[in-house]
Amino acid sequence: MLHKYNIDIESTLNSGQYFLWELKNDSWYGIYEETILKITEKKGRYDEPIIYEYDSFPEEKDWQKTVFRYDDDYEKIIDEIIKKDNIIYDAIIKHPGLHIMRQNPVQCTLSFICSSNNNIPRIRLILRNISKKFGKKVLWNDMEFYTFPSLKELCKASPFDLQACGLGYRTKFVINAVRDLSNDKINIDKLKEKSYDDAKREILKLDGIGDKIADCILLFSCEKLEAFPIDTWIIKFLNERLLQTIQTDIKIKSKITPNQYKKLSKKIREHYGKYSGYAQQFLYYNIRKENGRKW
DNA sequence: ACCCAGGCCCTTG
DNA sequence: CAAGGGCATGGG
Repeated sequence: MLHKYNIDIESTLNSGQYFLWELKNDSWYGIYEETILKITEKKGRYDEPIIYEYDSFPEEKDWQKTVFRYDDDYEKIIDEIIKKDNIIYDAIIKHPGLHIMRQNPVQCTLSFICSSNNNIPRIRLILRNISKKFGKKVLWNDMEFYTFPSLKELCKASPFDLQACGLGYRTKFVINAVRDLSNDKINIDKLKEKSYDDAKREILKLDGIGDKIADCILLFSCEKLEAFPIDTWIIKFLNERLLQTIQTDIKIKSKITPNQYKKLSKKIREHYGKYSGYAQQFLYYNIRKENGRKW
């Protein structure tokens, strides 16, 4: 059941980690920077495991191994975190096959800058608008797609045109991030070689990025599987159930200060271990499901 | 019309 | 340190 290739596409693509995916004509299409990814379910016999067909434009052989992190030892990771407590046990049992995805670091960074104080459908909308306005049009399978713009393309974007994508007050965050990423004030591709703490210190220098968004970027695009993003849903859940489980005397309200974030993050990462990020994704997905959230 | 959203920044106490 | 207000925008 928990074999790594037995992936649950629905929960994986649709769990608030990677926003540029959409279902068209029974196939999922995703944008990975300049590449269009395609996933189609192959109908087998009812008792056979679901098989997916992977394609892309331009053609990238076996892209799914990279994007779905098939290089991780999924079974071992699940085995390790599932034993930590009965809350994570339930979360994993309910949604086996949920994977962390590996994203392009620039796309991921800009995506999560758009995520602050925002809802998921609107994050998608903004990113699609940005792609349409600044990316390249691609015709494939008689459909139109837009690539996610490169830093070079985004350097030419005016504040006015970005604002028109629906970014609101985040417009200046994007402008400043594009500037700092392209003149190498932050070399985002080097973050994966640094430790979690060093990489986090670096990414926090970007305007509009605090603890939570930094952890998302590190987890989803910089190989930091120990990163455990603490968002409003996780905080609610910490108060209701998780705080007693991880046995801490830290007291929190509905919002937490940077200092509290740091303490909580450390405590949680000690509890779930070096694959805390996987644990977070299972917990997050479950909390939202239990609350009947649409994506 | 209203409330809210995978937060962050800035100012005060 | 913690607490609180402001923020642009459109989905529900």
